[in-house]
Amino acid sequence: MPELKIVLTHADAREERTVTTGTKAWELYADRPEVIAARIGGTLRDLAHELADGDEVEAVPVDSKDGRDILRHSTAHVMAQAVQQLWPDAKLGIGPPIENGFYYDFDVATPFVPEDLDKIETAMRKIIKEGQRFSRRPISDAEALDELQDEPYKVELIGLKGSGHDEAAEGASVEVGAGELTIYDNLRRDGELAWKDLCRGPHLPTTKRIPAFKLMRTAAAYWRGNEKNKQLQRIYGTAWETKEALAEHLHQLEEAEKRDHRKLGRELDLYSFPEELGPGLVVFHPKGGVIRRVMEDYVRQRHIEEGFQYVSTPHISKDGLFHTSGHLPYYADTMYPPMELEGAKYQLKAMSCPMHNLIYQSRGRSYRELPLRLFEFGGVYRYEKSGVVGGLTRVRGMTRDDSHSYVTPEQASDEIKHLLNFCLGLFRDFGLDDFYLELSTRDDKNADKFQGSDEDWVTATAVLQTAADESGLDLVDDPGGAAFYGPKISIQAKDAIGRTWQLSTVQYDFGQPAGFGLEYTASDGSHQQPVMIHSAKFGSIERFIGVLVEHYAGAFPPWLSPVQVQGIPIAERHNDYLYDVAKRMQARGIRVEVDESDDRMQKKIRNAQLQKVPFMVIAGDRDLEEGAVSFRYRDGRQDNGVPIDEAIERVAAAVASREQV
RNA sequence: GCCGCCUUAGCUCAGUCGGUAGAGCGUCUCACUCGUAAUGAGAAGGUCGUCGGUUCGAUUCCGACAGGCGGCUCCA
Repeated sequence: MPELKIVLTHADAREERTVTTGTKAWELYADRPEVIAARIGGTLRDLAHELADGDEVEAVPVDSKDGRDILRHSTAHVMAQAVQQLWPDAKLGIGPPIENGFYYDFDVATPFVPEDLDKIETAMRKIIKEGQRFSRRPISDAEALDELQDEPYKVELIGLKGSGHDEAAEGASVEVGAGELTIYDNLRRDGELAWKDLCRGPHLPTTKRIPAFKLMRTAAAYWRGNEKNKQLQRIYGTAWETKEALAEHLHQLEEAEKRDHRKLGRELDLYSFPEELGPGLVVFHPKGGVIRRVMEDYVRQRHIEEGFQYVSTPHISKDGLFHTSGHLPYYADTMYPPMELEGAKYQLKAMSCPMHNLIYQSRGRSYRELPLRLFEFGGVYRYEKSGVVGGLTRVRGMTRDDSHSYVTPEQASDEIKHLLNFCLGLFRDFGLDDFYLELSTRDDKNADKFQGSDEDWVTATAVLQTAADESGLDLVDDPGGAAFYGPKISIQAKDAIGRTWQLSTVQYDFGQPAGFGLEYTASDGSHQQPVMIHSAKFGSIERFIGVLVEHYAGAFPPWLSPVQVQGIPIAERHNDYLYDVAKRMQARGIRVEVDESDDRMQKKIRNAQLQKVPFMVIAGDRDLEEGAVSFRYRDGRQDNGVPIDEAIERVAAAVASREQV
């Protein structure tokens, strides 16, 4: 019998093996039920894939990243089959795996409602129980077009295949790969065709290999991600390698809900969103005000240390300024409509840069002044679409730590490195570590959204990329995400449910200096145009607070805590003693409150815990005698008989170091 | 802006198959002065998001609008 030599690889081990011709991948892993696919020569394949001489084969277990993607993508197929069973007229969009799950888009006459999910789940369980085999079948483009003529969206994808992939929607690459088209048939045990879908694969061997799944929610989504296209109905689901893993995932979602900054903002009395103000407009209560104040003090001081000059500009301006800056043609949709008075149109500002340009322009500038760095807390207003406003992370009225560096073209790179370093230091000080950097560039397909010449864009993008490279920073590409006036590097951080939000941003702008005719006198006496680097470290203070609240689940490090120390008298006769302690703490700048309510001390401790106050100092008769306090931490640890001076030092040290406790 | 869902006391939530409502927490008052996550008693508090329609009667059914939530598009 003819033989093949193959190599089994796992981690860094390699094992040569000889098998008979015609051996399928699954035969290598017959004793490993967790293996659901194989990586052969670097490509993911079904277990039914036939091995060839010289193949390097690696097992793909279901609990690996690739394994879960395959499991989830196969579950998406099962869901689509169930949907077409229940709604025979439903047309298929795309159905890729995503982080923690999958979705599938459908064109259906009426949107799905939550109860539909139950019906679909029931149908899916039946399909899983049937143990349908996923069977791969290569097909020519012409045959595919014929076979799928009732699936207009699939037909469209086939048509796109030749035209380059970036044309296709996000996720569509799971349908049509770079090479030949394939269809996956779902076959019942008797070989009868249950369902089929255009798909690259690979898939699970059979539907039986789906141990645990749940449909999460429905939503509408534009076909191929374009607002001008029809909205399809999307169903999101999740699938896991075991019931326990699914339960754990659902548990984590519940935990994440408890960290929601909107919920915590209410519980901790930090801020609210009064309906009377309108959507996206927030009021900070005294405790939220403390956090803001500490953040503002911090960032103002840091800007001054980094060479910025603190300035101030109004919230409103005649519209001509925003025409000069280019915002009105390019950004008009996001600006509040003008107020007309005295024959002029006044606009609320959506950004401070045009006003900083006026400060720059207020007199002649010498190259000796550059980099010239201006900074302010800019209260700006953006008319965000109603469907996107929410919480602190997307508001209509916000405060930006708006700063602008005016530099010579030669200084731009160093200034960008300086600013990136500044941003990263700030993230460190605030204890944020789950973030990544993104490079947002112009997208040729929407060239009309961006001003300036190709050369300008190439230069600006290269300066940013090089500055990041030289700082040893990795950038994730974000094509089309640039501002209209230039590319940017931003820092993206996650909220509790995994959505990413842009916080810091560093933007290279060649457009506004031209628009405003900004100049400096160079050493040779000539007049030159500066480059403007926009930057914001928090981004918006509101959004940053939202992310911080979720990051810490409301249990802020002491330096940010609205109340740093809660004084808890055991009985009323201990109040005065604690007020004395509090007075001494206040003299050290510590934010301390004494709970003089007539609650029992257990209740006072409970309340302080629920308010997530980092330190409690408790005093009763014993403490009075010793001139001490009982020092309790947020996590329940406690040291009794701590002398007052030491207690004060402990708090002061924790605040000064910005450490979490 | 688009799609779906949600809206009952300050908060969390019951409830009325159409006959105008309850609980816990919180608030206020009184008593208790207590050693590590909820002391007890009493009181106040809601035109059931708003406006319209159907109905003898609407918090309940229908519609529009507003606000919120999750997506999509967009964005700090």
